[in-house]
Amino acid sequence: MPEAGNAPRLSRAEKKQHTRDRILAATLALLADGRGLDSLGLREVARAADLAPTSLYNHFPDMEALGLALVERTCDQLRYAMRDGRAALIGGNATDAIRNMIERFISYLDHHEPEFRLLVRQRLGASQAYRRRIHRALQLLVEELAEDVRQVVMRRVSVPVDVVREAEAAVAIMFGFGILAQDMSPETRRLQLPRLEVQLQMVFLGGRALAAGMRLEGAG
Amino acid sequence: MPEAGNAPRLSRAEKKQHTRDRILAATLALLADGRGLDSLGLREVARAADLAPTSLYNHFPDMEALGLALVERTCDQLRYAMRDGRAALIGGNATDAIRNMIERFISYLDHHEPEFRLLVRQRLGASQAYRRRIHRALQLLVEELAEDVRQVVMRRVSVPVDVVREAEAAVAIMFGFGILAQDMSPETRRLQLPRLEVQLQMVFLGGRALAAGMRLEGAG
DNA sequence: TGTACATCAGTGAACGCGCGTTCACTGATGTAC
DNA sequence: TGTACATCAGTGAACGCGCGTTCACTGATGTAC
Repeated sequence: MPEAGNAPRLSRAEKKQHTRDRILAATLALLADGRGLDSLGLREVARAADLAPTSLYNHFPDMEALGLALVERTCDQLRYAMRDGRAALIGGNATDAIRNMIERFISYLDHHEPEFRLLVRQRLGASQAYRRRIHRALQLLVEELAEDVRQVVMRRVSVPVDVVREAEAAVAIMFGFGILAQDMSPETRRLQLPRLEVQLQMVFLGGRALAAGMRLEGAG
Repeated sequence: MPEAGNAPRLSRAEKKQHTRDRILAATLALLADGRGLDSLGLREVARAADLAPTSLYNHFPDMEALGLALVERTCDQLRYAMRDGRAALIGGNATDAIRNMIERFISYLDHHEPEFRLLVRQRLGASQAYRRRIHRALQLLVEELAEDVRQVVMRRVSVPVDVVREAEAAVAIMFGFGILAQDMSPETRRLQLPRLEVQLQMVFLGGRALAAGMRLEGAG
C-alpha cells in the first residue's frame, strides 16, 4: 500500500520507469538536431536527462541497448500511427483510402519528426540489430497496406493484382517523400499532398493495368 | 622541369593531390562498416590514411570540410554512373530502357556500396550543406530520368504524361530498394531485378493511364 | 501499528584514454638569378 | 648549369578536455515480522 495521504507518491518501480522514459525522451531530443545515435555520448544523454552519468547504467548496460530500446519503441509507434483509422476505410473507395493514408503519414511526420529521422538513419546504420528491427517494422507496414489494398481491390477488380509490390512501391514513395519533408514546414508538407496522391494513383492504377495484361511497349 | 632521370617523380602538387585522394578513400573505407561521417574522428581518419593527425590540416580545415568534399565527389559519381549509356537507349523501347536503368543502378550499388551509404545517411544528416548537396544531386537524377521518359513517351503517347512525377516515384523506389540491398549479396540483388521492374512498370503504366483520364474508383 | 533490515535508483570522485588543436620543426620541392 | 632562398606537406610533442567505466556511498522505498 503506497500511501494513505493525499500526495500521489510513486512507487520505486514507477519512478524508475519515469526516469527511463526521461532518458529515451532526452535521447530523442538530441537526435532532433539531425545527429545520429552513434554520435551521442553517454554523458551527453545523461546531462540532457538531468541525471548523473553513472545513473544511466541503472537502466541500460550501454548506449547500444539504449538505442535499441528507442528503435523498438519508435517502430511500434510508427505502426500504430499508420494503423489508426485504417479499418474504417476498407469499406470506402480507393481514392479516399489513398488520400487518407497520405494524411496519416504526413500527420505522423508532423508529430514525430525525430522518430522518423531515427528510423531512416538507423535503417542504414552500423548496428545490424537496429537495421533488422526497422526492416521488420517496414515489412509489417507493407503487409498491412497490402492487406488493405487487397480488401479494396477484391470488390472491384477481377484480375489478380500484385498487391505486395504495390504496397512496397507505395511505402518507398512515402518514405522518400518523408525524407524530403524533413526540411519542410508543416504547411509546405500539406501542399505536397497532391503530388504524393498522383504518384500513389500511378502505382495502383499501373498495378491494375499490369494485372489486366497491359504492358509498356517492348515488353515480352 | 621535374626530372631528367628515369624515375617518375611527382611534383609537389601531384603528391598533395594523391594524399588528398588517400584521405578521402580512407574516410570512405571507414564509412563502409555502416558508420556515419559524424562518428569519425580526425585522428582515426589520419590513422587510416597513414598520416600524422596534424597533416590533415594541410588538406581540410576540419572534418566538416572533408565530409563535404567526399559528398561532393560522391554526388558527381552517382550522376555519371546513372548517365552512362543513357543516350543509347532513347531510341529503344520503354521496357528495355527500364531494365537497363535498373541494371545500371544495381551495378552502381555493387561497385559503390560505401558511397551509396554515405549519400543515404547524410541525406538526413546534421549538416545542411550535405543535405542540400545531396538533394540537388537527386533532383538532377530525377530531371535527367524525366527527360529520358519524355523522349520515349513522345513518340508513342499523345496525352501529356506527368514525367517528372513518374521520375520522382521511380527514383524513390530505386533508392528504397538500394537501402534494402545493402544487406544483400550481389547475387541476391540480381534476383530482385524483376521485382524492381514490375514496380517501375506500374509507375510508368499508371502514369500513362492517369494521363489518359483513367482514375481509381472514387476520384473526382 | 511500529521496528529492523534489505533493496536499489541515483551520486560523485577517480581512473586511464583518445580526442581536436597549437606550435615550432624538418626536409624535399620549387623558383629566381 | 649551379647557387641561394622560399615554399609548404608532413611531423611529433604538448595542451586542456570530455569521454566511458569502476567503485564505494547515500538515502528513500519496500518487506518481514
